[in-house]
Amino acid sequence: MSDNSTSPQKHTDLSADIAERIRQDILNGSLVADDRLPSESELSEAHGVSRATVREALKRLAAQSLIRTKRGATGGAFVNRQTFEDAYAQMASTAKLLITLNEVDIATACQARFALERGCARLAAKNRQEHHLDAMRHEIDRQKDPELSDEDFCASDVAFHRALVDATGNPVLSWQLAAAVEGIEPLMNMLTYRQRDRDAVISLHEAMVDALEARVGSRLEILMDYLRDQTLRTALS
Amino acid sequence: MSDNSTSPQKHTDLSADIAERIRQDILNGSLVADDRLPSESELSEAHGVSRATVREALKRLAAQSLIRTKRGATGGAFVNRQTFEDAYAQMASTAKLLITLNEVDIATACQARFALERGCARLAAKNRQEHHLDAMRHEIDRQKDPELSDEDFCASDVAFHRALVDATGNPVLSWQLAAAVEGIEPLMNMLTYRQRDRDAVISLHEAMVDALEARVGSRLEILMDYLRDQTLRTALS
DNA sequence: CCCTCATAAATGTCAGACAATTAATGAGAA
DNA sequence: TTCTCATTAATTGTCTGACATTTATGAGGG
Repeated sequence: MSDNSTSPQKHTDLSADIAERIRQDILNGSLVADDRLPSESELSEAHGVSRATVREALKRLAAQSLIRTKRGATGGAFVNRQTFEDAYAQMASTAKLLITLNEVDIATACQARFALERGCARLAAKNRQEHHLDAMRHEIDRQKDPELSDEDFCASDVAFHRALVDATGNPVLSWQLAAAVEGIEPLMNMLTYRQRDRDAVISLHEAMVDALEARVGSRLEILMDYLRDQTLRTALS
Repeated sequence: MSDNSTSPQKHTDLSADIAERIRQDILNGSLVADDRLPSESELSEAHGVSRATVREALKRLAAQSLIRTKRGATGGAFVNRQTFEDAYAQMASTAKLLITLNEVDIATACQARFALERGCARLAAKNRQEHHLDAMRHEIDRQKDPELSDEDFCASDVAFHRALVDATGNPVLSWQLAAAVEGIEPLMNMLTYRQRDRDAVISLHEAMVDALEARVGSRLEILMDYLRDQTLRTALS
């Protein structure tokens, strides 16, 4: 598995090559979480490149948070356990970057966000627990503060919806959706809510919590549609 | 040169530091797509570090496909235009990694996939075009081939659902969902479909295309629920 | 037993060199 | 003039060797 010349093309970017090899070892299970990679010197010898090149490869992996490094006697590069939190952060960052760099318009972003969230409605209604309701009601209370800045209002909105998604009890859903919502946040932050808009959002939020408490997923879906339309109206005004 | 030690903490990891600085320049708009960064030598002088360190920083950014490099006289590092394809690939990779490394069970993954997809149903019904239907019918034809391996059947299934999501006409939805579906593919690949299971899936697919053609989103949602249950039965058998 | 210090192993950083690639330049021939 | 082609300069890619820094471990003395 080591020196098979699987390189189809000529030598372009050795460090990328080596990073990819190690990456595959992690993906296919040869290296599992918290395993220690060989030292940089050993890797350089094993792959027949200089230590500088190995280091560049390792930095690539570190940038994807596939590995972490520790200095000192028992140091080295270790395979990271990919946590849901990590994946969430990484996805949110990608989403944010993509949306800011490509000038996605707010209507498209909104539509995507609410469409995804809508898919969670029934599952959330089925699996929600008390503490999810508590978290959402807490955010609603914050939103009622008229002194709240638009930005903080938006942040509270994100927290509200994150709690809703968490209520599905499905971690994959949680991180996928939470990342999407957070990625869209910069766009939402550009909105200016009039008090009337806020009141509309808040009363919808309250109705949503009630629907969730009563475990009526279909009603939750309808409320989400209202909320989407309300948000779009605010965005386009 | 400008090594005024105004840094609050000890710099552990200069290359990460510099990568972050450049990253911010890209995020806040000081550097826009296709801008050329200063040469490695200039960067090393500007930040008061060696060229090796600068290179490690650049590799980190390259690993996130924030920059690309070109050799030669007019070469250098250039800010990447973040395309939807890039983001999609990155997300799919993250999703795949997360799911394989954390041993997400197939039921959870399935549930997440269908929940997300369900959210697209109505939008897809509204915005679908003829070529989406064509693509989906083409995949259905493939799925009817009894010689098809389980793996190819699964790949065709992914293509079918990707076409469905594309039918929403919303690029953000497309890449979010396509990445999720592809991330879950390794798990789905472990399923073995009996012919009876395939027949059930195929007839559901046909009904879904019909519902999409007729633009009846609510029916599409119901069919998706059936498909989810069918898939879960296959998975647990 | 505890404290201190030397040692070793590993990553982090640096400086300088050379190789490879590529666009621009300029000289020479038609 | 215009085309061709070798030269040149700029830039990334790689290698080598060295030193700095961090950290666990163990030996020695109190």
